[in-house]
Amino acid sequence: MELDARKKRILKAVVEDYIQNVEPVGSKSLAERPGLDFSPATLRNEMAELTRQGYLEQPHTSAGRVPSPLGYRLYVNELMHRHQLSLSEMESINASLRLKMLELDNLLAEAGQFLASLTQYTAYTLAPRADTVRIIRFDLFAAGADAFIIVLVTQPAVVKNKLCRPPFAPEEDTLRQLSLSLNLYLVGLCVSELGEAHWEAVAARTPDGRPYIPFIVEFLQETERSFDTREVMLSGQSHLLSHPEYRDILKARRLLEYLSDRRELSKISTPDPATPVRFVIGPENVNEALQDASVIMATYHIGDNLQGMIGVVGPTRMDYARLSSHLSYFAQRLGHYLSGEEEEST
Amino acid sequence: MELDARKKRILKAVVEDYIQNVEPVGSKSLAERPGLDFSPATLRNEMAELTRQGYLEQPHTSAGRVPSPLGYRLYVNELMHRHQLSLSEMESINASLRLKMLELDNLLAEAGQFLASLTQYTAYTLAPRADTVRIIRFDLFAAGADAFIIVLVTQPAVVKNKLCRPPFAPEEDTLRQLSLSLNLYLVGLCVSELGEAHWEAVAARTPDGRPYIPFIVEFLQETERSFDTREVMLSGQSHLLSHPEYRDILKARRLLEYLSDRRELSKISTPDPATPVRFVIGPENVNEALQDASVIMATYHIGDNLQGMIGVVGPTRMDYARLSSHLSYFAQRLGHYLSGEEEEST
DNA sequence: GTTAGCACTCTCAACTATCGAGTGCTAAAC
DNA sequence: GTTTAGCACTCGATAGTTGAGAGTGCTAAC
Repeated sequence: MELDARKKRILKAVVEDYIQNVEPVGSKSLAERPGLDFSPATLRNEMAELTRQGYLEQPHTSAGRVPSPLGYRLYVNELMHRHQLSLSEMESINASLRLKMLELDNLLAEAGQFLASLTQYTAYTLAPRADTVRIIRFDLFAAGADAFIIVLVTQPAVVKNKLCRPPFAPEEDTLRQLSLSLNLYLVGLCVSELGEAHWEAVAARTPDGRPYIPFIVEFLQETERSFDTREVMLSGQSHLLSHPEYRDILKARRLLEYLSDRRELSKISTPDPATPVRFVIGPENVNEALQDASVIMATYHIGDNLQGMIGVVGPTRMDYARLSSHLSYFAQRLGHYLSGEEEEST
Repeated sequence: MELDARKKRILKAVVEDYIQNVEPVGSKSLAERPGLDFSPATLRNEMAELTRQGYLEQPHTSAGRVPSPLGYRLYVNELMHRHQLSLSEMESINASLRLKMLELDNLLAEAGQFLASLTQYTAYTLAPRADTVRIIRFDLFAAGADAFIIVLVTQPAVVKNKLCRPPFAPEEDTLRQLSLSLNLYLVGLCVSELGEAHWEAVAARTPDGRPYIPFIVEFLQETERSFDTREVMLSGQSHLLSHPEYRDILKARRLLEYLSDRRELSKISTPDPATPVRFVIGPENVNEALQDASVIMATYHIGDNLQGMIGVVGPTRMDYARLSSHLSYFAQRLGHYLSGEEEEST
């Protein structure tokens, strides 16, 4: 059942009024909005209709109306028009990214913090998934008498490392040889593709290196695991408490607890090249802790086939229009910088 | 003015009762505590005295007593006896550390999370200060056609890296030569000791490498800066909300906001080898946001002269006895693992 | 020195009354 | 036929009242 143009205008006004004032909006105050030249009575009739159709809700009989999740959904799909970022906003986003180290972990952590302070919402960032991460280079060397360090460079620019303490004394020479073999046989492969055959090949070329291999295998496994969980960064938790809907401590705590489990966040964020900005509104979330929260997320691209995500979390009543613009621009710029593309004028 | 033994016993009982029940403790309920065989009236007299001396406070005339900051201070200094960690607690601390990568950043982040879940308080970790960090090894190599990567290993086991995009095409050969020179001249030095002379020596030995040097200098500067701020990790923010004293959202938010500024945390945490566990109680904190919060922190040691910190933050009413044991054991084990010492029986 | 008794204080929770914003419906106006 | 004014009604929020209970300090007895 399609809504006529006037109903849509009214719904839009209700959503935007509620987003701003956080109080159920009544017919009278709505009538005072510029651009809505109807009497309160007319608005009452229309709002009653919208309530019957499920786009609005009434906290109780004699209160104003509040958008329902369905109402928000219609709003983000059809009604809202993109907020235009100001030049200074764009400039500050660019500046926040430009000066950072280009290492992925750090950049994502700092990008998350910046995103949180930009939007004044709780924000998170998700590194690209591991199964598309390619090995670019290995480096092994001794560190002290009884340890050696593995450094692994992957595409995109991620460097992982580990200090290993084998039960034997590492030999500089062997490590150098082993590095060569690893680079020879493994560069260009995805971590997930590696199998027994690869290790056999490495060991065949560098027999002395055999005892080191278990450490390297374990390191790669850790690396892969870490992409599932550790690479989620959460920032701006305190912003959550600034929303009146989280005056109820218990609700706030439950949500914060949920968010602090990085696995959960990574579960709900699957990059999708087709929809650059995705909205998940209230009960559309499967998880209980998110029932009355909304998540807005955007996919960023590194190169052609690597995708990560950034997002913000807040109450169902979020400033969808502003946030979606912020997120999509931020994601786009983040992708550019991570891909190492040259700066262009925007 | 010294307190007599009985007053001390009563103060100790009040503190411990209040820590447990979070409600002003009255003479009657105190008299029911085993080990305190006085009538309520006697206790009333003593408590009135303690109040006059500033160790207890009264929220209002007809309520029980609450320890004052001074009372807590006396408690942690003299009265509390260390909580004895159970074997299973020690074992779980060891297990949480044993399986992790030995890279400092990751380990500290995960240690913080574990500490938060162990203590059920908001926890933070601080990496050792940069001015005592020594260069162990440099590694430079090309990444793609227009970029190169710097990897820096320091003592203790920290590996930093950066992807640089110079305005010229990096040459494998030059990078290899430059690596050699850097290792030759800079290994063993502290980052803060480096000066113009060192770079001149490097450039003299590797003239082709000269254009790369500004990138390396900048990288080292970033590294040093990052030790001041980025290396503070905060975890378990949601635990803060579980304390009844933060039912007031505004208070909770202010504290969380304060804590999310990593510079602030690093400012209040100066390692001190002399006092393994330090307590900062309520108004002893200079910062306003911490006026009614307490911080317990412990110093961990890497090798002989490197110190970092771990800590927990909560309301003035904290379980000081339990937390101080947890923190001191945790700090001790963390130091061991980071120093790469062999496991010993404890 | 310790304890029982007692009048007093002050918070908290429950209850009540009142207020007002907002509604839906009906009938008049456009 | 659509829009608007009028009106009785609903129901949450707010403020004021009251009683119960916990805890106190003081005094007098043990």
